Amino acid sequence: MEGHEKPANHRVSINDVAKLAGVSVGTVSHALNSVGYVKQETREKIIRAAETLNYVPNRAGRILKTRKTDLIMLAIPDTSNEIYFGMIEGVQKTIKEYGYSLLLYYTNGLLDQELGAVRLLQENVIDGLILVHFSYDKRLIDEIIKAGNPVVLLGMCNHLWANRGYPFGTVSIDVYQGILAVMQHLLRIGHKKIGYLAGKADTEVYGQRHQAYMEALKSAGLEYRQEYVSWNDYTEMGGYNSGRALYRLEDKPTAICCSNDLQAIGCWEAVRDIGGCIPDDLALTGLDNINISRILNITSLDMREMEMGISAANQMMAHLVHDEKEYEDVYFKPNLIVRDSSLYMKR
Amino acid sequence: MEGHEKPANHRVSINDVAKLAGVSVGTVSHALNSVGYVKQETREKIIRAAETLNYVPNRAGRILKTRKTDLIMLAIPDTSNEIYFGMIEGVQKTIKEYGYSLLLYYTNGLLDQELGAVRLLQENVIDGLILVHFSYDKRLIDEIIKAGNPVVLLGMCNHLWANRGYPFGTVSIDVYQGILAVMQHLLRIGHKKIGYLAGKADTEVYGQRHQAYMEALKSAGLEYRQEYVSWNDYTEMGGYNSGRALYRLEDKPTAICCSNDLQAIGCWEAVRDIGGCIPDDLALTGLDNINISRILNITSLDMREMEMGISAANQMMAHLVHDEKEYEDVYFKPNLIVRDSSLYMKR
DNA sequence: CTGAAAGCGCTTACAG
DNA sequence: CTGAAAGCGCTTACAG
Repeated sequence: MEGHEKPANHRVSINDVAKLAGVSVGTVSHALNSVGYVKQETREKIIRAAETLNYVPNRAGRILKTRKTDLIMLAIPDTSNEIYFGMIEGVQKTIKEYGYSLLLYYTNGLLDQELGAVRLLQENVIDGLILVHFSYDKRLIDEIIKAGNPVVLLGMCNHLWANRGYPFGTVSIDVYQGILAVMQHLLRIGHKKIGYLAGKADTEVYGQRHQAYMEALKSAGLEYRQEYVSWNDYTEMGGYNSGRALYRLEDKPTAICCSNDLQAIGCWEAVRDIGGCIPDDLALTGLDNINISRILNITSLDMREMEMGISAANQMMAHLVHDEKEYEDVYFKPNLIVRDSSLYMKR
Repeated sequence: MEGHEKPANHRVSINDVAKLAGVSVGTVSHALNSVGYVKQETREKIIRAAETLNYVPNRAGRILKTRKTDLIMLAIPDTSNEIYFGMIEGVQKTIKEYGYSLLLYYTNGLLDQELGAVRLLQENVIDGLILVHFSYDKRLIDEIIKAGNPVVLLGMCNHLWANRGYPFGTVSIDVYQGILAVMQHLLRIGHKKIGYLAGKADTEVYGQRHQAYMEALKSAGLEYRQEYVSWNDYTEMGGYNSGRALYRLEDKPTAICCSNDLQAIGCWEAVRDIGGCIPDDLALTGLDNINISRILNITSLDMREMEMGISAANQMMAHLVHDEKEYEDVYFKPNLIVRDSSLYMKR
């Protein structure tokens, strides 16, 4: 220890500065925050005193008085899904321009933890909450109503809650339209036997995607074949197993539409391991447009996550900074990104 | 609007609860926090009152009094690098067990923003700071010393600062040893012409890796060939360009060691686009062991980021919860993960 | 078992 | 231009 000791435990407060500068605390506050009039000479004396003492204001005092924390929380299900990075970045850079900082929170997609995030809003730990939620539970609405501070929900199925006059905004991406676009692309290049990796049964999100798959088949006049649809846990491993099963069918599909990219990547690996060639033996599409899809040249849907984050943050800022009172429901449409994996159909 | 109005703007405080329950605020505090003795009957009356009023305590009041925020900040350079996810998860789950929440902050690898994170510590917005830093600037040390609250630094070159008695802990990964291990592996399977994608010149982190590459060559008795070493901006695109250049040399290397995975992936794409085969035409190794490397079967170094996060968080908890006063310098050694891309050398 | 009171560190009308 | 004072919402000895 070469004398790099931490300072004594008495934190220096605004009182200490006032005493040293020989003025009142009100004047110190004015000088340091540049509000109201302070004589130049006094100001300098105060700044010198603050520097001498290494004074740093304690935020809790300010928050208690002003009721503003300058903190926005973004609550996301987990850290390992690339789809959230764009959202984080979009929110972060938007709120930063208004002097807010970002507080991240992980819900693991569980209602209890989503409620935990709302609780922090109620406790005034944060000024606003942007919540990427999986749950569509009445309790979530109830607690948000109690909070009083602004909330924006970011989700995939927000049509369920939109336009009901609830006191929160929603930003959603219309994945249903996305799956339709993917399917139309596959149909257009000539595929008639299209398999589907469906993801997790009994979830809003994957149920809706499956609906879109069915509608696309129907409006193309194709029959829905049970054996072409494989549910799994929407992971890479799930996609691997599902993909291998479909690819080994006697009468195998010529294309497989995956309800997310992780499954598509698993499927890609399965086909590679069996020795098949994409797209000659099988066309493949994903959804989410994560980095790996680009590298593996897998057709996918860009979910515009950065724009979603920016939109949510802007709505938040409208309430917090511009005193907006109404909430909006904003919809984005995914962009289809066609790549080698579904460039053509080999005849 | 179907009557889902936000409550009136008067937030209910502990005073309101006390009034409704007909007791003093001190008793309300005791009852709600389960501290000291409160008669069962009184407690119930208070809880009922709190529920009636939808009372939620305001954290700022508590923080001001207790000087504890229960918030740990993890400051990381950016959101788009997978290497940080494991750290986030490790920190998050460790501190959660002690009742702390995670606040994330982005520094963009800039000294100013790293100082910004330290500032929040000084302002008492958080109880402790875990900082993944790029800068090795004296000012950072100075401000940390001023802060008084615990700091743990997470970095690649912390040997520069370790063991000097500074008032912060460090957790590092010995990348130098990692590069040596990769090179020894390549040498062992017979490679003598080993190229190197060096990353960004003039940075501590990449300079050190380059040193390790040179030392490995030297101790194997091989000469350092300038034309086999390519510096770039350590991105996928940088790796693509550097990799293509080396692969197109008349006397091309039989293996390329990359100073991170992004470059390795870019190199993989370059070789693929030229029509080369890995590992038959070229052995390839990366560093960071990100997801894509696993999928592309690229040999890499597991940086044990989750363990690093857990270690940093544990050291933080030792100070905050167990009143530890000393700081430690912890080192991890990367794990070599050999995959197809360098499984053998074709003769 | 409960209440009265002090005080955490700020900001902000209000006087002067 | 500056000071005195109130008050934000809590917790915590200290009495009783």
